[in-house]
Amino acid sequence: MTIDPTILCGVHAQTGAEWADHAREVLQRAGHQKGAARDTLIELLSHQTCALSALEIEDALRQAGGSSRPVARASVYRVLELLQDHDLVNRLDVGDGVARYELVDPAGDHHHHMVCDRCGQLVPFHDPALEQSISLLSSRLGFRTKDHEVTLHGDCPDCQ
Amino acid sequence: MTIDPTILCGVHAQTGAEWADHAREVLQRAGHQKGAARDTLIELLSHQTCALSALEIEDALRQAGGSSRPVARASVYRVLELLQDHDLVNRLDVGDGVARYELVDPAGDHHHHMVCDRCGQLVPFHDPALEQSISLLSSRLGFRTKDHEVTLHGDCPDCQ
DNA sequence: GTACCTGCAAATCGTTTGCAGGAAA
DNA sequence: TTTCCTGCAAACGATTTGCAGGTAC
Repeated sequence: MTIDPTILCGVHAQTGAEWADHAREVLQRAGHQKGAARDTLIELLSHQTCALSALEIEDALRQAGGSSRPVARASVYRVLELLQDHDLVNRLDVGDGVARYELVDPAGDHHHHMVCDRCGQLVPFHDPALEQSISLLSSRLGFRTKDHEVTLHGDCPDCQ
Repeated sequence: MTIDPTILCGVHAQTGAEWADHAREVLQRAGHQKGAARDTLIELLSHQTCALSALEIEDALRQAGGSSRPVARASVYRVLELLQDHDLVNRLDVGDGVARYELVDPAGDHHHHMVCDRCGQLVPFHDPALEQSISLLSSRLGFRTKDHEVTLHGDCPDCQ
């Protein structure tokens, strides 16, 4: 079985930089001061192509050494919560008890995830047909649907 | 906006009883002894129409008083894990950091959930079109997809 | 100077594990 | 009597909170 390349998606370097600018602007407009932890986290997140847990973020900053100062664990969580409140990051839960965070595309694109239950690998994908099904579905429900999440569980090519 | 009744789904009393029988049989065939905690939990779960967390289950059994003996927290988790290993319950994660468990329909039907982000209400729904999209999608991926989960977030009719 | 941000440490919450006693086969 | 099941308490890991000092404005 081969992977259909049109289905995969990733964040481009350009998008990351745009996102960082957008994030800083949104926070400033909302009346927030600048802060070292906040800025360091935005910088780190903007370079990521896949979702990270709070602890992974903390480690990454601790290991980065000179390029960026470490940030206290509590601050990591606080900043992530703030970013989430402003729809700048998405919190996703793949069922292993760890919350992961990924940046929200300023252009509005969004995707879902396949999770390899053996190695934990996370693969984002995008599928217009699926989106349409969900959109149709939403219109039939009494809920006012704001958001949705689709997670596929299975074995990735490497683990099969 | 009204709710399309064909989309909603629930577990019937009959299904619950069938499930309990099925669960006990599966466990016995797998070589497990009988046990008080196990039996109490199967009984409780078979009467539930919606997903419960481990702690909710523990509380329910503690409050039930005479009809069923309380079960230690550790046992609740252990039994749930066992049931999950035998595909008798489904663990679902709606993003609030608490694992919930619901019984797997012996007939093979499965559904997904809408979550009200205000009151936490969980509403199951079933949609063939959505299932088909996911099925098509799976066939295009390098992953061997075993399972999938769709969660819609929004405001329920009561909270709008 | 005031209000907000951050780091540290301790608390909290859901979940897991070790162990000793008790029930099933 | 041997093996499995259960309860209790302690351990654990992720996340949150209280507080004191530091930083932005």
